[in-house]
Amino acid sequence: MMTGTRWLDSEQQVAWRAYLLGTARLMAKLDDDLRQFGLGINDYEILVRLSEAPERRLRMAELADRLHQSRSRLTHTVGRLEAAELVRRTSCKSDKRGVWAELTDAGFALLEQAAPYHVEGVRENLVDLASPEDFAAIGRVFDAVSEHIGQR
Amino acid sequence: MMTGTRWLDSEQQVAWRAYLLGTARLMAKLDDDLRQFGLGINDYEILVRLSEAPERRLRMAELADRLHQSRSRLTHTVGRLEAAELVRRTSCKSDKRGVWAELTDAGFALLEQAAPYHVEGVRENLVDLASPEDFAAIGRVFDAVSEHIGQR
DNA sequence: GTGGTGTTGTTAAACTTTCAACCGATGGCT
DNA sequence: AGCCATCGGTTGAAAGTTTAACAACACCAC
Repeated sequence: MMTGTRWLDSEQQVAWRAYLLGTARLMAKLDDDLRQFGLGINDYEILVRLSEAPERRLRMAELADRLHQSRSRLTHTVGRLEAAELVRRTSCKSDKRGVWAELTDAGFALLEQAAPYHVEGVRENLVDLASPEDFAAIGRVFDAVSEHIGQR
Repeated sequence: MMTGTRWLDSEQQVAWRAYLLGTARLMAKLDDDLRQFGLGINDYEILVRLSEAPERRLRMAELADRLHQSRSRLTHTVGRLEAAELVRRTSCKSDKRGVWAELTDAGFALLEQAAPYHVEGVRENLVDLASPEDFAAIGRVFDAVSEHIGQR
């Protein structure tokens, strides 16, 4: 680490920065677009994960892991979503420490409204800007990144 | 928008989520690695931009734009960096509204310490995990994203 | 069963970011 | 000159996130 740092060459440098800036702009844009539904991209992802789960519910820890968030952050966020009646919390019978976060009907309905709009945004601002090969490359690389870094 | 949403096909879906999760993990990791220097990745990027600028200084607005941050956020962050004596603020002679953010010697020294470590992290957790072609693809795509979304 | 150890989820407090209002400086425009 | 829309930056409060500590429970060994 000390001797002979392998700096990025200038192409890599440029690509790295493009990624940083592009990601920042993309997330800001998607967030912005969702705000008309009273959601942030983070809230949205939570609702999506719940909507896909059996019985539309997940344990808090499981949800936190899938989103790579701290349990604490999730507790706060779900608290807000619960106040907005988009999510309901119920305690888990089989493990009394556990808590289910469950999508309400209102939550599902809102998601149905927001999803087409959001997906269109993802297409317009990312997917459709990339060739299929390039987009596949992104999938490959970030899969490897996740794999490499591992859980938490 | 209303009729016939063009949903992502399942490959695209997988790639999109890999990107979301991978990015979350990558940023968390890089952030973590920098914490030993008392910096977050955001602070680090600020110091880098300043270090590259002529006379190691930039106007606040210019810096904010390059990092895609709000001016307000930058004001707060630079305030903290200034308290840590890594950055100095001086008012701009030619435009009295303006403020220069300037890297101090201590800031530069800290950056020199942190940079090799950080770059190694970027390599290990991203660059070296991708083939050169795939990494170039990332650059291309996010360039297009930035371009498409445009400034702020 | 008892005791130790780890897990789940929440909480309070500290910290960071966002939001909206603001102020002085600037640059037209008439 | 005077007006005024805009720019550059800051401010303080509100909103959101992190950190560390904690209570309740689960699990395993004994």
